[in-house]
Amino acid sequence: MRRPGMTEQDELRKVRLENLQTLIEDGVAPHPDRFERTHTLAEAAELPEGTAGVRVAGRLKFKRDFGKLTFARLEDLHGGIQISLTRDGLHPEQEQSRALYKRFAKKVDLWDFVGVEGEIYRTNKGELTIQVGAWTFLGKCLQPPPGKFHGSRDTEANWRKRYVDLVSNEETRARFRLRTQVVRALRSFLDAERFDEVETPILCTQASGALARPFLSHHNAMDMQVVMRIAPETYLKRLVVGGYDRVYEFARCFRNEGMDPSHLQDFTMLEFYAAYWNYEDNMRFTERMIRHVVKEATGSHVVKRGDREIDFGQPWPRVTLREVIQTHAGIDIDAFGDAASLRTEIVSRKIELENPDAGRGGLIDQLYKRTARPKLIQPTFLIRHPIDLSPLARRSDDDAHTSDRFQLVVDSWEVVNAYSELVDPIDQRRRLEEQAQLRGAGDHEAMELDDDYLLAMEHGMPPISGWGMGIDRFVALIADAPNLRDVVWFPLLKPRTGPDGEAEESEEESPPPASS
RNA sequence: GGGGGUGUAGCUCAGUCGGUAGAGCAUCGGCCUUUUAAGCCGCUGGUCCUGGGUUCGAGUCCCAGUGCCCCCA
Repeated sequence: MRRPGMTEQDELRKVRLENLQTLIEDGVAPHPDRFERTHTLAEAAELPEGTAGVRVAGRLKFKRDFGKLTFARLEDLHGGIQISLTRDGLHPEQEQSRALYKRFAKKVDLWDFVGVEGEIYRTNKGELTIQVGAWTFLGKCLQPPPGKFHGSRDTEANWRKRYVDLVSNEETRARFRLRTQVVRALRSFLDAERFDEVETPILCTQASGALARPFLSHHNAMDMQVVMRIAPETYLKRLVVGGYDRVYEFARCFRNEGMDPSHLQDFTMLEFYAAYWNYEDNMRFTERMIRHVVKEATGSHVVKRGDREIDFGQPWPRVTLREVIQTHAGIDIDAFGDAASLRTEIVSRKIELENPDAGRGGLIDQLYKRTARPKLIQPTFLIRHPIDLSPLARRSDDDAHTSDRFQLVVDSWEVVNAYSELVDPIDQRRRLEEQAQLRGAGDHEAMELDDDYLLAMEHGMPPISGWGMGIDRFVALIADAPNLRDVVWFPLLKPRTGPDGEAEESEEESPPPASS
C-alpha cells in the first residue's frame, strides 16, 4: 500500500504530541484522575464580580496571547466563560509564576481540557472573566480542531464525527439540548398523569404493531431467526391485559425501508396506552400534553419553521379524512365504495398515484398524501381513517368502513398516530388474517398474524386508547431541522473507504509514558 | 429505480480557455498587559474523493466507481 509523506494533519498532531511530552517532562500529569469544581461554566458565568475561589473546568476554545497576558475561553455543552492569566499572577514567586504562565501560553493547545481557580471580574470591554490564580491541565486534544470561528459546516463530517460538531457549533449543542428537554418534558408529564414507564423487547420472534419491513437477525444459541421490533404496540397492549392501565415506553424501533430526510432506519417512538379512554379522550390529552411540551422545551407556543410560523397555542381543528380529501382533491370518497370506482374517479381527475393498483384504503391514503397533506401546516387532528389501513384500530360504531383513529399533522408531517384500540380478539383475528392474505400475495408491508398477541387478547381487554409519536420527527419539527439526522446523535452512514477509511497502520509513535 | 448537485491544505473556500496549486484562519517562529474572528512581521503546509482514458501537458475534458446532499417515481 502506498504511504505518502506525513500529511499536514499528522504534523499538527505531532506538534500536540510534543507539547504533551513537554508537559510530562515538566512533571505535569497527562491524565489526572479528577478535578474538584465549585461551579459549572454556565453557573460561573452568572456569578457576581468579586466572587473568589471559583473552580471551573472545560475545553479551551479560544486563546489570545499578549505576551504577558492571555485571554482564553472554556466551554462545554451548557455554556462557557472567559478566563485570563497574567505572567506574574500564577505563583507568589515570580520565576515560578512566569514558568506556569509560559507553560499555559505555549504548551496548552486549543481543545485541551483545563481546570482553573480564580476570581470573577469584568474586563475593560465588559466581559465577565475569571482572573486565574492557578490552572491545572486536564486532558489533551491530539487532533487538530476545525476552524476557530466557524466549526465544521460539512454535514457529512458533522454526522460522522458528532463530537466535533458538538464542540464546534452552538446550533448543534442547542438542538441536542432541545431534544433532551423534549424527552424530559414528555416523561415528566406522563409520570405526573400516573403513567408507568416500561421496557419491552427490541429483539423479537415476530414483527408486529405496524406496517413495515423489519431488520432480520439470527440468534445463535436458539438457532432461529429474530427480528428487530418495528413498534412496541402489541407488547404494551399485553401489559394492559396484565393490569397496567396507563403505560408508556420510549421505544427505539427499526424499519428496513427507504431513506429520505424524514425517515430513519433506527428511530425513537414514544407510545402510550390508557385504559378506559377512547380516541377523543386521547385527542384532548394530546393537545394538552404537546402544547405543554412545546412551551416547556422552547419557551413559546409558536415555532418557526423555515418562513412559516406554527402556533401550537391555538385550538387544533379536527377534520375527517373524507373532508380533507374533498377540500383538496374535490373527491368525496364516500361516493366511491370500492377500489375500482375510486380509481376511475382519480384517473379522470388526472391525479397520478405511486401505486394505482392499491385497494380502496390504499388509494385513499395516497390521495390524501398527494393532495391534502402538503396543505396541513398548523397543528391539525386528522380523524376517521379507512378501516383497512388500520388493522389494530377499533371500528367506528356508526361506519363500518372507518376506524376511531386520529393523526396529528403539523407542517405536513404526521407527528402522532393514535386510536381507540381494537380489543375484540375475534375481530382482531379476522383482520389479521386479511393482512396475512395480502402478505401471501406479496405485500411486504401487510401485517403478520401474531397468534401470541391474539392469545393475550383473549384474556380480556378493557377499552383502550393507544398513541404513538416519532420523537425524532417531533424534535426536528420544533428545532426547524430539515433532516432527521440533524436531531440524532449518531445517524447511520455507510463506512468510508479509501484514504479516510483506511485502517490505521501501526507506525504511530508510542504514547508518552505516564509520569511516575 | 431515475435525475441533479457536491468532494481541492487541519477548517472555510477560490481556482478563468487544459499550461508551475491559491487566499483567509489554524499550526510553527518573533513582538505585544484588556482581547472578543485581537493586531503586526515571517515561515510552513496538497493522494485536488478513487481508478482508467484523451492530451506534449488534466484540479479543469471524457468514462467508470464511490461517500454525502437534494428532487422525482
